[in-house]
Formats: sequence, C-alpha cells, structure tokens
Amino acid sequence: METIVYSGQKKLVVIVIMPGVQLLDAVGPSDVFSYTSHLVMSKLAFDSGYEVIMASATKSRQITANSGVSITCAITVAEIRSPIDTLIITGGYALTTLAQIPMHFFNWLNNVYPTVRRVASVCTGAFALAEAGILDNKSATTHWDYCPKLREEYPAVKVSDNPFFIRDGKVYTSGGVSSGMDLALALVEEDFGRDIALQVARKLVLQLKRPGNQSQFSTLLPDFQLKSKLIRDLRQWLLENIHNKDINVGQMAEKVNMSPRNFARVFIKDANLTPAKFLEKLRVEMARKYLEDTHLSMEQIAEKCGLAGMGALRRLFLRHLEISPNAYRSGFKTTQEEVK
DNA sequence: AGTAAGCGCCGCCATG
DNA sequence: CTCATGGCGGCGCTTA
Repeated sequence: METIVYSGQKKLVVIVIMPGVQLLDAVGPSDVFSYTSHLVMSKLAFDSGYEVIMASATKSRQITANSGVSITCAITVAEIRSPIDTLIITGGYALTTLAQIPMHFFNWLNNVYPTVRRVASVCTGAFALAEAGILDNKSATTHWDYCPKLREEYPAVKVSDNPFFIRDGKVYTSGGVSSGMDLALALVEEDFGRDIALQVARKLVLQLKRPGNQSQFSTLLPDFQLKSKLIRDLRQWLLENIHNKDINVGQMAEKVNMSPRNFARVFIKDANLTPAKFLEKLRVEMARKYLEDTHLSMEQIAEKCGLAGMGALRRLFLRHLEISPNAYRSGFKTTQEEVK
C-alpha cells in the first residue's frame, strides 16, 4: 500500500466516504474546497489552498453509494500518513445504523481527532462522530429527521434542530445535504476570508440552479456577505430568533444601539439590502431548509420561520421564488423518501 | 374587490 | 466644509 504524496504547504482536506454515502454530501464540499484551491493558487501563492482527497471509511477503497453507484476512493483512512488539516465526515440516509461501518474506523477517528485542526460532519455523518465520542458535551445537528434519534442514542450530545450548521470548538456538524456546502463555504471563509468564499459561492451557485429557477443556492445571507461585525452579530441574533414573528426594524436597531433611521442607513450600506428585506430573506432561506430537510407541515414550518401561517409562507414563496412551497418541496424528494 | 391600518423606507433638514 | 447621526413626514407596499 503506498502512502499519498502531500506537498506540504497546502492544507490537507480529507473527505471520508461512508458506505451508502449520499454522493452530494461528498461532492458538494469537495467542489467547494477544490475550486477554492484553484482560486487561491492563482491569486495568492502557487502552493496555497487545499489538497482534497476522498478516503473510504472501510478497509476497501471501493464504496457503494446510496444511489447504487460504485466509487473508488483514492485511499482508505487507515492509509493516510500526512497530517490532516480538515476532516469531513460525510453521511447518507443509510448511515443511521452504523452496522455497515467497521469498528476500526471509530478507533481511527478517535486517534486522529486530537491531531486535526477541525472536523466536520455532513448530514448523518454526525452519527459517526457521536459514536466515536467526539460529540460528547458538544452542540451538534444532523439531518433533521434524525435529530431525535441522535438525541436518544447519544444522550451526552447536545442536539439542536438547527437545519444549517453548528460549530462547537473545532467540531462542526451540518444539517441536510445542501447545508454541507454551506458549511464548506464557512470553512473556506475562515481560512481565506470573505471575498474568496464569496467568489467560490458565486461560481458554484451558477451550477446549482434550483426549482423556481429564480433564486439559486442559499448563499444570499451567509456571514461573509456582511462587512461589519455588528451586522454579522445581528444576523446571528436574527437566526436564533427567527421563529419570533414580532421582530421589527425598531427592535433590530435597538439591538445594536442605533436609532432606527441611522440603523437602516448603515445596514443598507453593509448588506445592500434594507433590514426588513434581509429578515424576510432569512425567513425564506430558513423555510427552504425546512422544506428540503424535513417533513414538517407547512403550518409548522411557518411557525418555525416566524411567519403568520401557511398563507404567509405561500405568498412569500411565490414572491421570492415564483413557486409554491409544495411544489418547491416536491422538487426535493429523494429516492429514499419516495419509497416511504 | 375595495378600503383602512400598519410598517418600512427614504428624502429632507438639523445637529454635532 | 465633510461626514456621521437622528428626527420627521410622506409615500408605497402588504395584510386584514
């Protein structure tokens, strides 16, 4: 077995592929890191950026994906010799029972964990982290359907229903499939800053048209589009209180100790968007996540997103995405869900 | 369908 | 003089 050649300056990103992987979990983040690398190599230094490899969690490099496609990884995890910078654990709907994953993988994960700079899970990849004990006493999330299961089986994990992603120390966990890319973009932002992350998002967004063909990826409102820390904090606060339908611009202004008038001006300058419009977009994005990742009813989703009811949700969707919430959701059914 | 109420936004002007 | 801030009033959009 040969070991991989690793140039040294580049950060090694290892994407761990599980049996039954949802391919998008792996390919999405992979493309984000690869394209970032391509970008910074030409902009910054030839040897900057990432080295991205996919590694199988099993003894064999051959993995059968959830969709039945067979893929061959560059390496198995046990064969990795170079220090890992970023470790990404992918998921898949088949991963909810860990039966297909060999025990030696969890041992490996445990051993390597202290040496990596950061570790992230996509979707049900969180189960692998939990099994290895890495999530004990940490906040985490996973694909929405499996949050209750994670909560039940690993009581030491502080499970959240946040459909985006959560960071706790050097451990990141993300929700549904599309959140994996959001997470990857956030990691890129940590390393290379807002501008690079934004460029990568723009580039990849073009390739990811979504139903409604109006708006594309859910990257209209990540941190890296906001320049001032003040407004980034405000965004965080809004996300945490998105279920509250009584939030108004006055309260937002109060939150950052500004007069409403001045707040609006400052906000627009930063976000290129008025405060109320921004909040509205946040609500739409949140609703999209819930539609994509959960089976909650329209009423429940409206509730979680701080909307007056399913009528409001529907109007908002038609206005923003030119598609009804129901139609939007049916465009996201996976093969798994259709079987149910 | 038409109206009334509420809210957000912005231009304008004043202040520091 | 400018630049940042803030108050006021009217206009327009959304909702009930």
